[in-house]
Amino acid sequence: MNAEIPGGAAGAGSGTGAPRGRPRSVEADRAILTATLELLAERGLDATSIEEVAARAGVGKTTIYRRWTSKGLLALDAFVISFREEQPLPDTGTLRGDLLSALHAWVRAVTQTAMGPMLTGLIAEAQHDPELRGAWRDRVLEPLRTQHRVMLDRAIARGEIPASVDRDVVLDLFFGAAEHRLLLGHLPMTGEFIARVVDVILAGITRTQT
Amino acid sequence: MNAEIPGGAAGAGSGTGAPRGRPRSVEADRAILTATLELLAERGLDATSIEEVAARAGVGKTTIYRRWTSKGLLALDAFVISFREEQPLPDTGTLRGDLLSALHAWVRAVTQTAMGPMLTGLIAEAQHDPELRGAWRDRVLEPLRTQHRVMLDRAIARGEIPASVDRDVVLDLFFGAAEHRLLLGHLPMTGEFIARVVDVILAGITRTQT
DNA sequence: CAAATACGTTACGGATCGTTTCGGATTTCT
DNA sequence: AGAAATCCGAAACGATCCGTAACGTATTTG
Repeated sequence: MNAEIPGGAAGAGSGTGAPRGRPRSVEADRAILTATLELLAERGLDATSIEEVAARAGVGKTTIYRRWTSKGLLALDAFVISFREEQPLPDTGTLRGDLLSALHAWVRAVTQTAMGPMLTGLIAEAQHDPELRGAWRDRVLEPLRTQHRVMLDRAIARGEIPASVDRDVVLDLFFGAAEHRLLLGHLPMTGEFIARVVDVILAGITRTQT
Repeated sequence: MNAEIPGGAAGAGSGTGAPRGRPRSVEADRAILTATLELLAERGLDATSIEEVAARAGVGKTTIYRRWTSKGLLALDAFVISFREEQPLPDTGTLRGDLLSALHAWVRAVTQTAMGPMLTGLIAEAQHDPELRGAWRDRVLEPLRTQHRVMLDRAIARGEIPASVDRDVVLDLFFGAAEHRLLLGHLPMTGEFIARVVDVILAGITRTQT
């Protein structure tokens, strides 16, 4: 979540156990995130206004602004909830198997669910909202990269690829190619595309690397 | 340009030589594009309004709307003029040299000039403007890809890489990795990054490919 | 009960959108 | 010369959404 620190008292830091006045409505949180998710799926981030979210959630605008400072951060919260669980860490025993499985899962998520438009909408919004850009890195990109680094490290431990591999570059190639096609839509993300991306990268790093 | 077809008569198709009424002011075109370029460099696409462009160019809003249907298409015209000439087709004699040179030119353009924010702003805008998305593909992406395909074809002709290489996938890896870092800013685009991207891709396709 | 905080409603001023209307300028066609 | 077509800049329009503020009410702690 992205809850603001309330006015005077707050959360865990203070010695006093409970904050002072009326607590935030948990149900409002839920209603807002549900409405956001619905509207994002229906019309996309750009075409969704805070006013609409408030109306559909049955809450006042104030209640939203009290919790989130921007539309993008609200959408990010709604997105992360759905996205996290769709990107498991594969463990097939070979790097090729892991990479294929991971890329398949990503492509499936962005092409067969509402995740695709949500993802592109958030990346677009992040281009003119530095705070969202940072939050995207912290809450989506880095967790995913960390997960995939594990796959590479296991491959190094198995001796499949040399330890000298620049894992960051590999991750950029891996996600970059797919994201590129998603954002610009010049070519479809077929199974063949997935296989060839993995093939080229694998062939590129299983040889001796500087 | 993106000029609309005027009301009744028009351009080259008609047998009649000249269109009927007062011709479009060439100076207005120039002033609008110059003002757009300035504002894009100063504040970015998102923070620039058509009204501002009109004010700075010293023309009426009508005059802009008569020529361009959206802010994005106007910005694209301004962008393309500057971008095209910064991306020459290298010919160093080796694929490695060509790829390094091309990626260096791209990175230089987006990190050392106003092209970077313009590019990210346009890609962002294209996420919720299908017409701009198509125009971006036609006027920026495909010309660049075509240019780079030449480099790959020359390498095939020289026998550096097999003819079976999936050139589209190579291009997606090549641009995707760089665009990924540009859009999310998680890591800098150093010379080392450039070199390693080219190394991995080259090593990945100089081997025998399916 | 008092203090503090959250709630939903309503209203506000401001920005920008894309369109329309206006009087005037410029060009071609008859 | 005059009519018709098109463009020009200026101004105004209704609409949407922004983010904030006021209000009276609800809920919780002390």
